This record gives sequence, structure tokens and C-alpha cells, in this order.
Amino acid sequence: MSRLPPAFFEQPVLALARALVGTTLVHVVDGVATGGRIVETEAYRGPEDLAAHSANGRRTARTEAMFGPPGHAYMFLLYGSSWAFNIVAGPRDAPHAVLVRAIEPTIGLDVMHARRVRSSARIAQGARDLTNGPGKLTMALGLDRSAYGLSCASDRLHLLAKSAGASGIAGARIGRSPRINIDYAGAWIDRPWRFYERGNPWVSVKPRD
DNA sequence: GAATAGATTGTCT
DNA sequence: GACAATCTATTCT
Repeated sequence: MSRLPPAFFEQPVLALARALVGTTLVHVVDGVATGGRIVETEAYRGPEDLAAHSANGRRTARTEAMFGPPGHAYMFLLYGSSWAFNIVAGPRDAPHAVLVRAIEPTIGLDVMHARRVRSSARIAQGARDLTNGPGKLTMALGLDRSAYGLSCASDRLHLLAKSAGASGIAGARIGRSPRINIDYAGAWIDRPWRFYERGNPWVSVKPRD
């Protein structure tokens, strides 16, 4: 499988969010790789998008990565205990990013399961809730604050070209829906900026197909 | 399967 | 001091 080059991430945020569905995210820790196919993403397009952390051009130490070059990781902490992983999109200098909400685990299943159990969840081997949520997949992959600003085209963190789902859903279509849990975003709540693989069991919140 | 409540901490006002 | 792009366990149908 081929690695996606840095130029891949220079596309507009909505196009990138859609293009990422079906690619494989890989994170290497101490020489051990874990990863999975991305099956659900959301686009955040500041400064006008009120759901984005960069809304109204808010630029702080926390959001700095969103203003940085495309293809780098923007990590943030949610509700005190969950990290979320985002990839900064183009164009350069625009504070746009794609949140990865769910993956279908394919690489290093044992390691991912061990990480999830260690952080208190009790889940069965092969259960859907291993990586079907933004905080869950970062726990499983070992992603946290230390990945902030990292390039997504590096040895430690990279993406592999689109592939068919291991769960046997051939030629799956990509669906769209409004984003999840952004009740504060006013008129932007209903924008269909969430992309997911139809019928894939690892998608986090059940969409209205 | 769906709805609900409690946990928990860096960041910003 | 309040909040947040969530997770987990519990309590129901």
C-alpha cells in the first residue's frame, strides 16, 4: 500500500473530509504500528463556521495548529479525558481541519485492545466500540498531546491509499449528515459536513441512511 | 437498542 | 469558575 504524499492534504476541507473516508490511518509507537480505515470524518471550516474552534478567527495556543500548514495534526482535549485527532486542510493559512470520528481497526488489533482496556473500558475482542468514536480511536492508536502539530506524512504518523473495507463491504457509498454534538453552532448545526461510509458498523452515531 | 447521568481537566473568560 | 467536536455504566423498553 502506498503512503499519501503531503500534497494530498492541500485540498479544500470538504473535499479532504470526503477523500479521507476509506484511507488507512497509521500511528507508530516504539516501532509498533496500529491503524485502521477511516470510516467517518467531519469538516470544520473556520473562521466563519461557528462549530470550529477557529470560529471568528480565534487563534490561541490551543488552536494554533489549525492555522498552520495542511497535513499536520491538530489534537485537542475533550471533556477532560478524551483526545480528538484532526488533520489540517488547505488552503494554506486557512484555519480548516478534518476531525476523524471513527476507524475500522485493521493493524495491531491486540495492541489497540490493550490500550483501550487499560484506560478503563471493558470491551470484548473485536467489539465495535473499540474505535467507533473520536476519543476511542485516539486511545486505541496511542494518540495524545504528543502528536500535536505532527506531520501526517511522516514515519510515525501517515495515511495509506484508499482500500476496500476488511469488514467486507465492497463498493460502499459515502453518506453525508449534519455534524455531531455542536448544539452551540447556531445556523451551522445543520450543515451536512459529516462524511461516513454507508453501512459500516464502525461508524459512531447511527445516521439516517 | 435508546435514553440518562456522572466523570474529568486543559483552556479561556 | 465555566465550559467542552466525549465516554462509560446504568436503567429502562
